[in-house]
Amino acid sequence: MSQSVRKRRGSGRTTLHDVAELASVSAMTVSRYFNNKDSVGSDMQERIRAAIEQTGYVRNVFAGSLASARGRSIGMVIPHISGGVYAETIQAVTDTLRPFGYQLLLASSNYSTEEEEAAVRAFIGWAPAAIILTGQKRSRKTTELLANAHIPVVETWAHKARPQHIQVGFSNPAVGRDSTRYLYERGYRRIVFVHPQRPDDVGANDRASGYEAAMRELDLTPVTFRPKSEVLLDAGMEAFQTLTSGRKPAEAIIFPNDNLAAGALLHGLRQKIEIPQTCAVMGFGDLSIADKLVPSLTTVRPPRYEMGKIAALRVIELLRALEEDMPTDTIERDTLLSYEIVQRESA
Amino acid sequence: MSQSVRKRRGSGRTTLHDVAELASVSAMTVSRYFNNKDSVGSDMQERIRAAIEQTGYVRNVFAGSLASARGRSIGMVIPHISGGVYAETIQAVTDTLRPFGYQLLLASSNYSTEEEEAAVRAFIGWAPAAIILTGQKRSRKTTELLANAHIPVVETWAHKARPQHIQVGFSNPAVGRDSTRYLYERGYRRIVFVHPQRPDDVGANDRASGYEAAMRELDLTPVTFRPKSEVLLDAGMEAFQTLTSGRKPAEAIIFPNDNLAAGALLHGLRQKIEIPQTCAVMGFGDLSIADKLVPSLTTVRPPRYEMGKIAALRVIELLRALEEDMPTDTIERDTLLSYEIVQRESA
DNA sequence: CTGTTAGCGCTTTCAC
DNA sequence: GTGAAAGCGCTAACAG
Repeated sequence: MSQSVRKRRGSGRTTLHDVAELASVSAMTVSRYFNNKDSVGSDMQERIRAAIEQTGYVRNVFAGSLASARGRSIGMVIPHISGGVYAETIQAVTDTLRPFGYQLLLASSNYSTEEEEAAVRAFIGWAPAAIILTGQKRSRKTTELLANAHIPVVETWAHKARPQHIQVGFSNPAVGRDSTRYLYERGYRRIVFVHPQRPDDVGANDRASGYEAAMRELDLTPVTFRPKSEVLLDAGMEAFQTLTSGRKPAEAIIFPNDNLAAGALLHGLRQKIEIPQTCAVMGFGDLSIADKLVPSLTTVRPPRYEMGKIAALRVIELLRALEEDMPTDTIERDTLLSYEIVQRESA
Repeated sequence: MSQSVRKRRGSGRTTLHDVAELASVSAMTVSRYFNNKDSVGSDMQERIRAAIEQTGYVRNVFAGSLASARGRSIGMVIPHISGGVYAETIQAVTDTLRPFGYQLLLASSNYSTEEEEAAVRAFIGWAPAAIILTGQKRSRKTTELLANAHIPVVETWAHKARPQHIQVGFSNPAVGRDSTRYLYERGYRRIVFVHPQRPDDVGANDRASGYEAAMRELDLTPVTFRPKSEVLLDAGMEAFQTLTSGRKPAEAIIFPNDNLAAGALLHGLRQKIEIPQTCAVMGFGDLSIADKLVPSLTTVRPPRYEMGKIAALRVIELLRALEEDMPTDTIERDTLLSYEIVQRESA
């Protein structure tokens, strides 16, 4: 047998052909076995299974994806890894995706459109089957990259009036409006909205808009405050301290998230400022600590897990439809989920 | 020109050849440009750059990885996404890896050896350049998979006496021992250690061992408690409530992590149990909320960011050495990092 | 239900 | 410094 002069190292790993040889079938049959076990005869199934077991074979994702021009991953960009806000959504996405064999590619944008762009660019090279984005501001280049990729894009967390892609989210302006009305109904009038430190936190900005609209509807003057501190808890403390002192102290404060609100509560506790008597506090997110704080935190619970789950389901539906050349217009493109005001002690 | 009868769809995306054609160079030159800009002439560099810009070309990772048998990803398995404990380590890894162009593949094991095995198995198919694990218990199959993959493995968070791989971590038994001694020195005698709900939380178990050893050295009887609740904060409350009541209440409690300790503190606050007068509380982790709680939480700060950073650096060093056929025995295989007892009000 | 052949898009190897 | 050819490991397309 003449051997080619050119030699390449190869990875040394077990390949499909090794398995096929061991099972005395063709490579194609083994490939079919992986994609749909029942498309091969039962005797072969058993032989293949044994050969895989014996060799410890693991499919090479690269070769498969290259050949089929279909990635086995889903890219997801979130604003931030820590903070715990997105953890449940990520968990939901991985839970939902797992049975379908997709690997999650995760990147955080740090609330920056530039970093989001970099993440999307990196993803594209991985030919993800789809991309899930959390509703941040988007750079033009990112939009372009997404469009050129010709893959399903699902946006979650924010619900936009004019979505560019499939979206699964809740209305941030409505949260802002309802929080404001909730406080109004409980008798508070001097209601202040605290901005997040991240100016690009679109969700919080939208909640601010809702707050402002509601205040005007109620014939009240919207007042907002933007803390200087970059640290979440410190920012909450700073806001609470500033807004409860002075000549016309706030009667109630809406914080952009539970972390800031927790800072306020802990500050109140330490300074012996009575909440909600002196000043009511309302958060957003319903983090696990919210009902444990003293006083417990009145907040808004977004559908964190549900958003991830439905976003992932949309992705699966879309991919299946595209794969089978089915029409995609029966797939829901715009899912508005509800949130819940969780009434506790702080407001 | 005769066209092949067999046709495959192709992904439709811009390829290296498209760029090469536009720049009037060979594909190989463009490939070289990506791997090392200065290995091609400066005039070509400019033409290639322009062609890439114009086409919006993004390299196909699959084709490249398949051809070179070298993945462009690093797999990382952590016990849990939420909780905030590992977020900083993940951040450190991504920060450190980014300039080298590696994509992070992240999976959580949910503190389960089976899920860890599934994650590692999934990773292998992606031919990661290396794998970073957090020190959990490992199944035999996982060890086998890792060995067969022939790639660098770095373990972090836990520091083991007989490490199987390169490790970067701190000593959990030492943390348990030092926490115990710290409390002893401050006059506490009836010191109880609370177990985490996850029996597979190896780190916490090791801290428990350290605690037990220290107690015996001090001629005290080790007492441990295992809460029934699965919810972190609730488990802390449960432990605190149980251990401070009864005939011989605990004088000090060491919690396996700050979440449980926070639950205890908040319970004390609500029930008006004075901490540390009635019972001292010590945590582990130094989460951002630790110094904001009332009373502020005495805890232990592990080198969260540092571990991720050094683990990633080890990976980079190893990969570089392997790539250039350098000896790898100059690379530090065992890095023991220090932690810090953060003294605050609760103990 | 199973096998054969070609080729996905890139990089390795060799040649100039 | 640059190019041509071969092939990484798998799957689409076609044939039986």
